[in-house]
Amino acid sequence: MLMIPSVREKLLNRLQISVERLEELLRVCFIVTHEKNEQIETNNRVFDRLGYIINGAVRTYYVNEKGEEISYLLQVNDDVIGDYASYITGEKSQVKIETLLKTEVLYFDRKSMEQLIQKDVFWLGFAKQISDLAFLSAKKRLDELFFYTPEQRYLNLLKKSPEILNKIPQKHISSYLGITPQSLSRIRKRII
Amino acid sequence: MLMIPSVREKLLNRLQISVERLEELLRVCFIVTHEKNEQIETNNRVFDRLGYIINGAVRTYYVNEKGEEISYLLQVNDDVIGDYASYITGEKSQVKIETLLKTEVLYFDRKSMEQLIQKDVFWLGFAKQISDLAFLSAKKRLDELFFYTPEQRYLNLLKKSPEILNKIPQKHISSYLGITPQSLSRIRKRII
DNA sequence: CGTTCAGTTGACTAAGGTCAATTCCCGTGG
DNA sequence: CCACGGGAATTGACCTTAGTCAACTGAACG
Repeated sequence: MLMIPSVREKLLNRLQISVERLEELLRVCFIVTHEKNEQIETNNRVFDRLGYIINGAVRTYYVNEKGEEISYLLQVNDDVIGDYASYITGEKSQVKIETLLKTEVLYFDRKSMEQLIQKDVFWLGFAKQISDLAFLSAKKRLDELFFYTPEQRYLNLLKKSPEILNKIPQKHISSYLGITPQSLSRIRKRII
Repeated sequence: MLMIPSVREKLLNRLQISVERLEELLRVCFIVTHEKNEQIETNNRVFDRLGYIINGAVRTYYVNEKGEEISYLLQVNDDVIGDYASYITGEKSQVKIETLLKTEVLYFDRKSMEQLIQKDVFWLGFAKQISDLAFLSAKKRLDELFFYTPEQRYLNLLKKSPEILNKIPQKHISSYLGITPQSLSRIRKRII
């Protein structure tokens, strides 16, 4: 698979597998380059693939009954995209995913993963690791919401992922923080 | 292992494994009966076991820098207890767990699970399933916090787990909802 | 009976929501 | 190059809800 070496490095580091195993995995992966503002997943269908953002930015969002869009996740380089709940349960996903920039994504399908597992039980351990990572990132987001106020959440984001604030329109950030654009604007004014 | 048949039924249903596999698992499990208001896990140590509540009620909580207790989870019959993040990462847990009633818990240690996996790869798939369940329950709690106001969260709890409201003091429930006892008292007054 | 602690209530504050108006930014077309 | 249009962001006025601090009530228990 055509891929610049630094991406392989990052994947090795993120997935904690050997070079040989990574090559084996990449053989069943595929890269898609999405344009800016492209809808890459629509709701009401089963999400049977997971993606790794090589570079770019996307948002994962819901549309509520009033037609308002609620950004559940904002993802940038090295983040994983998809709906892991739908991936494992086979139930339809309610989220949509769209790019906020031109974005390159490395995908793999659940079917491919299952075939790998058939061939070598190593990949079952790998699948468990993926699941553990999904759990840890859900817990991280949960803790953020449970323990911090919107203002503190904004400050945490500012500290941890300043690149998100540059790349992504404020209206999506406010939604991700669980507040209105007006409130975010006032928070920003307040903390100067 | 001594256990009333209905508990076996529940476990079969919850874990989705065969009777034989369940027996194999139970051989490495152990049951502990905790008294009411017993500290069953203390913080600052690695949680290397998971428990299944046969009957009773416990709370999983943090103590913040002001010495205030914050109930992260309230668990009753059929719920799983422990700190799955600590269990998989081997990092020290910050949570404490205490019983709110006399509580019977079925435990298994990580070491036992690893031994099972050594013997038969079936248990690796089982471990992945446990991980998936942990993810799904974290996501459920996350969604609850993200999409609903405290008042709506209280109404959801009232609807979904009325038994929790009977068993557990209000101060723990308010904390679990992310609000003060006073606010919960006012919410209750408001929704009559 | 008191003591104690959970729960409620009151008065006030602070933070976020809502609705509307205004300003800013940026791209497009004259 | 400038003027305009449209969406994003900000601001203002006002409302609602949760937090805080303090007082009070009530039930459990010795």
